[in-house]
Order: sequence, then C-alpha cells, then structure tokens
Amino acid sequence: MKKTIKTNHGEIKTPAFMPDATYGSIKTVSFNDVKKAGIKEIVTTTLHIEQKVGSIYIKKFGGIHKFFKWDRPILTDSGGWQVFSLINSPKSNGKNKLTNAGCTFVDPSTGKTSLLTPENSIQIQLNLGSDILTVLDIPIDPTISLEERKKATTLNSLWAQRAKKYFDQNKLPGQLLGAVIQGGDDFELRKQSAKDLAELDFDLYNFGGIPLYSEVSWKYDYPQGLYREMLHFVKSLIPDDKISYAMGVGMPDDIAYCVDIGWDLFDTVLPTRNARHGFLFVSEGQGDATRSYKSPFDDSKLSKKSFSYDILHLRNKRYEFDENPVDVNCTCECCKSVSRAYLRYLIRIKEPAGFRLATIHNLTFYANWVNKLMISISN
RNA sequence: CCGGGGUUGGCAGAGUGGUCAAUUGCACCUGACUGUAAAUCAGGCGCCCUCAGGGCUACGGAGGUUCGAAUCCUUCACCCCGGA
Repeated sequence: MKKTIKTNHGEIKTPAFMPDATYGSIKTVSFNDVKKAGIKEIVTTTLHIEQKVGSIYIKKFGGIHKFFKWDRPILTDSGGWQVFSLINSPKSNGKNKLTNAGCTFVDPSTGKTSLLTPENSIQIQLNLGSDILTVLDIPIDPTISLEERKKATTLNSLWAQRAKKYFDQNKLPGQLLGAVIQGGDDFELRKQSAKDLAELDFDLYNFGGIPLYSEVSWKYDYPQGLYREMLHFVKSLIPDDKISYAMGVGMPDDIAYCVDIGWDLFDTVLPTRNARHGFLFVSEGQGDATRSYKSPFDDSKLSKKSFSYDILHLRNKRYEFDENPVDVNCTCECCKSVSRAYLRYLIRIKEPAGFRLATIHNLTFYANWVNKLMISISN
C-alpha cells in the first residue's frame, strides 16, 4: 500500500529506499550527488556520529540537517545493530557487554568505554534533530540457546518501553519513533516481540536482526538470500495503519518482494558498498547475470509483470576494452561521462573518483527501481 | 686486473642439503558482500592428468658431489661495492 509519511522535513512517499550515511556521510559521494541520484530521504547512524563528533556538537551547530545541508527527511538508527556486531565480534574479547541497563562497549578506534542505554540513545537522536528516531534494540544471534534468545527478546521489549517513555517526555512536535521487532529466526518470539511493541503504540515498526537465512533456518525452501517467510510473517504482525520498515533489505529483487507483501521503508548498504567493489546494478541485458522478481501471490499489489535487472561485475576482465557506459539506459553522471573500461580502471586502482561515480550510478539505480515499484502498486 | 658481495616464480624479496612447486608483500584472475568496525573479505595464481590424489619441468647457464641440491663444489655469463 502506498503511504505518505509526514515529517518535519517533508513527506516521504512509500515505498522508499534510504541509503545509509554511516559516519555522517554516504561514502565517497556528496549529499548533492545523492539528491541528484533521485534519493529523497536518508538514514544516519547515531552511534558513529556520537563517537566521532558528539551529538552535543551537532545540537550546538543547529542540528543534523543543517550540518549535512540536507533539508529532506533523516531517519536515525539507534546503535543497536552496531552494538550487536561489536558484541558478537571475535575481537570483542568480552569487553562489549549487554546488561539490563544497556550495553557497554569499547570504541575500537579510541579504546574508550561507553554505555549506550535506551534513554541516552533517544537523547542522542533528539540532539541530532532527527525526523524519525529508532529505539535501542537487541538483534539476536540465531545460534545462541532458545533461553537466551527469549531473554533478549523480552529485554528488547523492556528497552523499547523505556525509550518510548523518554521520547514522549522529550520529543519535539512532529518527530516520529520506530520500534524494532526482534526474535531472530523464531516465529513465536517474533510474534511475542510484535505484540509487546504494538501495545506501546509506535509510529513505525521495523524488521530487526538479520533479514537473511541463517544456520537455523536452512530447512526452508530458499537456501540463501532473503528470509522471505520471516519477512512475510513479521509484516503480518504490524498494524496496517503503521509504517513498516524492513531494515537492511536488500537486493533489488528482495525489495520488490517486500514491497509486494507491504513493507514501506528500506535501507541497505548494498548499492554503496558494492559500488566500491565494482558490483553494479544495471538494467536487464546490460550485465553478467539477470535477476528478477515475479510475484508468487494471486492477490499481488504489484502489477503482474516481472521486475528484472542485471548484475555487472565491472572488475571482470571482460570489460577491459568496453567503451560503453555502465548502463545505456541510465542518465546518471557516471553513465553520461565514463566508459566501463575507464571506470573499471579507476575502481581497480582504488581511485575515489571511480568509487564516487559507481556509487552515484547504484544509488540512481535504486532510486529508479523503487520508483518503478511505487508506480506499479495498484492501489 | 685484484679482492668482496650477488643472480629465486610478472615485480619486490624469504629460504641456504631432504618436510620446497618454494614464506611474505604487490600485481593479476574469480567470487562474496543485505539497519557499513567493510576503499573489506575469501579462494586462485609453473605445466599436465584418471584432480581430497598423482606426474613433469623449474630457483642465471653448464658440469659435478650426494640416496637426495634453490641450498655444497667447479666453471661460464651478468650485476653491485672496494682497490689499482
């Protein structure tokens, strides 16, 4: 279903894709590049900004929008995912810990220990002046015991409650808050998580954790890639009038599937990271391999046609002498200005100019792709 | 001309009698990447085969010692450093 989200910096029309400005930057490109690529809203991470400059500084400066010179909606992530990866990192050495109060972790670059709590995560996001905030959540490692997973899911709900309370007391008018449904690969835990969070009445409900198949879900039909059943199930637990946000999704066909089953918002690192690795998204017939999404549902909201695109591994030797643009059907700065051969060369020598052009292209592709999906939704 | 040091796979540079088709880095080839601790990571990189294994050819050239040599000896070629 198409929705319009009203924020303090304009409306978001769904479905929408938001690239990630992890350290307060969408790597290798400017916000102006991002805007020209057709991107209308972005995500930024609270934890990294807090570590690098501090949200107090951003507040003093006049807010994250002014700092970025980005006057469109900004969604802030809570730091939950970052903490999850820190805690589960082999290099963690037990220095990063989860307690009922919050999580303590050591900043790998400064060695400083910090405590992130549901309350201070919200405060940081309020300092930034975010349009859509996210509660501090607890992604679950699907390999730990059921007992531990249950405990984590329950704690996730308690943290959401604390975050909501703090948010309600301190928010500015018009700011929105999203909670993150956890539970890992366990359907019952997901159900419980969604129920707990629905009672607290958030503006957004997010799919949390890893949206991919993992060790304990090998038994399903899709051996790898997006965990379709779980995304479908979790979506069904979210009230229809609320915004649903599939965090970390995904490949273009993954997004098509999620749009088909009703998810509204998406963010993923794939177009930006892969661009730096010479992995480009192009229109069908333009790359090495075709991928497509065709709805398996009789009552699909998407029009019946299939959505196809190609993957192009630009580092592959086959493009050594290719003077064509990355995608003849694309009008982005990259496709208008350089050949595949030259861009391949730039990326191979790790030249920032190449990363930038490839990133501009992939972001343009994603913006167009989601736009195409929006147009195809029949309601 | 004399004395000393060196010559290893595309490059740099380990190895100094068997466990060496040869550590490592770079380059090269392929792949992965899904709320970015990710300009990262994984694998491959002499030739051939019946390819969890086996065979052949290789460490400047030629010869020798040895059961066995990239490693020891002789000699030739080239390079570097000192002295005439």
